[in-house]
Amino acid sequence: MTNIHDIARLSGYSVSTVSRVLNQKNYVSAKTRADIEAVIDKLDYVPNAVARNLSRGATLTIGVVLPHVDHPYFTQLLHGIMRAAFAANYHIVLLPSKWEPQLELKYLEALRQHAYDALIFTSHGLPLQRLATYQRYGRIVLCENPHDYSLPAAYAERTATYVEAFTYLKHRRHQRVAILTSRPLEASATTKAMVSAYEQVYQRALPTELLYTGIITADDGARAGTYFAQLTEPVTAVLTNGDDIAVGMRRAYLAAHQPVPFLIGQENQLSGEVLGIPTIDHHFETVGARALDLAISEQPQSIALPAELIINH
Amino acid sequence: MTNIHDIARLSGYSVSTVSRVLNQKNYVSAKTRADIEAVIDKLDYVPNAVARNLSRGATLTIGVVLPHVDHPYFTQLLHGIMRAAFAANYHIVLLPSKWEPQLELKYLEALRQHAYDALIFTSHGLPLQRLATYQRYGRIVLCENPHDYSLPAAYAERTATYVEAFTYLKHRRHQRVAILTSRPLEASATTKAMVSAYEQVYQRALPTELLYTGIITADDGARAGTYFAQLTEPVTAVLTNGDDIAVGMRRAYLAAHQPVPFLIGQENQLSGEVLGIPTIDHHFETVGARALDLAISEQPQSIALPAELIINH
DNA sequence: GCTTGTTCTCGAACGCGTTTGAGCATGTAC
DNA sequence: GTACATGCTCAAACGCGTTCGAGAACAAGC
Repeated sequence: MTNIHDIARLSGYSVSTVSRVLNQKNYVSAKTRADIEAVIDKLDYVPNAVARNLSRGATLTIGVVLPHVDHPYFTQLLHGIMRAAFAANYHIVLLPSKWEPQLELKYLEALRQHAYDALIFTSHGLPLQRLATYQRYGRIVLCENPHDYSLPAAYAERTATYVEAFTYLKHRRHQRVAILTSRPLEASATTKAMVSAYEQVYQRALPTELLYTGIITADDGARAGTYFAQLTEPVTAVLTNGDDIAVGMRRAYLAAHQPVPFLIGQENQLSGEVLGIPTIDHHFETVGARALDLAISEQPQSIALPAELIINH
Repeated sequence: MTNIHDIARLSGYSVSTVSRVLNQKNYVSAKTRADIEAVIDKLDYVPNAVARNLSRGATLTIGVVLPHVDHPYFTQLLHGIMRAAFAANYHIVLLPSKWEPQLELKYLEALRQHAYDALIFTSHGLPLQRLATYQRYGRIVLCENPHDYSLPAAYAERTATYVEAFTYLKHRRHQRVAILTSRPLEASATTKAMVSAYEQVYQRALPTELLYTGIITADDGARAGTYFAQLTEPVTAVLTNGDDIAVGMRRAYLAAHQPVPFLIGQENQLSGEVLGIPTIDHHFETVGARALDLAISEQPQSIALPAELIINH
């Protein structure tokens, strides 16, 4: 394998000069550059990435831990992360976790061994406390509110937007409003945020039969729709956890020949747009891009980004 | 940052002995090992992964190029690759390509720079010829029949199983049989395999109106179903390109109050299983595992793996 | 002519492990 | 006692770049 020393020897210049040519640094005369580049081309030489990383003391690689890629939350985050990484000339490595602590630990150990410059956790199975202990081995960035732990984080400010959504519904005289979420109240900060926004706006507790959890796909939404459509006291509006889900719910109401309640989606998906369903866009692409910025910077910031209620597409 | 020299100095042994302890090699006395491990624990030392890679001349990392992860073909392959990689103590890096030649080239260049030991292409936008030219920089493994190019490959032998499927349909007296695929005949080896299997079994050309392409999701299947359900001369069987798709088609027929034709799915998905729809399992997990084996071995093999027609789940 | 500054280049150190070849005990066989 | 194997350890070389400090050459300013 040809290396930088070969290039130096054959071109008659020193290794450091070759290195400067390779890295487009200053203080190389035009002739020298041309001579060296000729030899590089002739030998079809490229610098070894591993040696470069070692010498440089950085891999320019960020590991992105994500449970799966079956949900717009993760795919939107990922797109944002990749966009920012590309711009900053960083590589990103996808680390599938399925929320398994063992896998997450493996990635944290890899960080400790300097396999990556930083890790971004889009979600996590391990407790935050555990993640925090690995901070001394490398940068760890979250995509959620870190609350009491001093971890850098970029995340969507959900509650304010949920309040805005419920306020909108209240102004339009919706009194019987249901909520669809993926995970149960006690397990999910997102569900908590939705319910507490409801209570803040309506100044009363959410009736238990109006919180439907376990909703992930459009079919789940249809299932929930079938349930709500047969209630004796119908709901007039539903805050769903996804445009696709809202569409599924709408389908179930239409199939049951019931008037479709006023639906609000989330994630600003195409399905909702074509049907004109209002949505909450958490701008997860931006969140992802900010998370990457944090991963490659020094500041221990926590960035809360505003979400957006979109009534008319 | 503490390194192996620190451990050597503080323990009073040489760097090479510390290295042997770290790598569980022979010829280290019990006392020496204990002494050194004590120092390692005390300083919370882990060897630097990058330095290790450089020294070893290998990264133990395989890059997996995949267009997206929205289809069971890719997710099943990926699971197989990851399982085999885990067993062989290799790391895998996901390289999203969206079939973009520019991205694929970037990954090939990274291979050239020894960022990975090998690349597995689950699919590709660049012509095979182009991929083949990068073989001299590192191992490149395909997941499809490489035909005239001498690239290592692991792939499902589709045609034989398609012949089996059509033979089964013919024995059951199905004469008007439709085919659903994702990509048009001229662009896809898979579509070609399905159509040629049909012609081989039925000894005649497939009527053009019975090949429906552009099908990817269950909704696409429903759309195709709506189309076929209103044909004056109804089809009695359909070979679809996915169980989910078959289910979507079934839904459309039921909605149109037409008798559902005999459906065969592919990929052995849960949706087909619960409805008892026959399927073709290409065993892509196994294909993925074999692809990884090829990536870490020396043999320039091409492995065709048998697919399986499953009538009764 | 002398000083100062800029451009260009080099050698050597450095980043951090693994592996090789050699040396030295100790043990066993004949 | 000699010969040879085995166990253990070390120094040095190696993998391949980047960067620092120093020095040479030359130009500009006074």
